[in-house]
Amino acid sequence: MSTKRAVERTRNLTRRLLKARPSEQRDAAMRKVILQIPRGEVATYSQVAAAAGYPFYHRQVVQLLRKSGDALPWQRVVGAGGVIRLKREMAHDQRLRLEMEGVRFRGKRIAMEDHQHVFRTWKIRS
DNA sequence: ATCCTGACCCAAG
DNA sequence: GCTTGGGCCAGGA
Repeated sequence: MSTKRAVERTRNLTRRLLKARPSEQRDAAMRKVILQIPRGEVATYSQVAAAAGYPFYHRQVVQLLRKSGDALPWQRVVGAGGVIRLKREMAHDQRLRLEMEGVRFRGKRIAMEDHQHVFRTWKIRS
């Protein structure tokens, strides 16, 4: 369809104009935000992205978490509504880690009323 | 240039 | 509740 072409066109144009904006800076901002999440609390991918100053970049948060390994408290970043998005073993692993930190679940999802971390962006510093 | 793929999100049905 | 389509984004093939 044409919308797909339009998207592709816009994307390539953007790439050319921004000359591949340093993902370094983006990653650093996101890392900083993720490290703000305390034990026993969680935040969603999109919340992390927004708090880092990159709304709509929730997918990049995933990429960052994947390549960062255990350098970041990855278990504290979850899907919207408090749902664990990993597959198979990893999903189970994340749940265990969270429960170990005191995070409680209601069925399949995290009890967000008790564990949702609210970013105070004005306090995020390097 | 195009296609595909995610640890995504959300409004609809 | 659950499924689906459309919207998002960069990186790799």
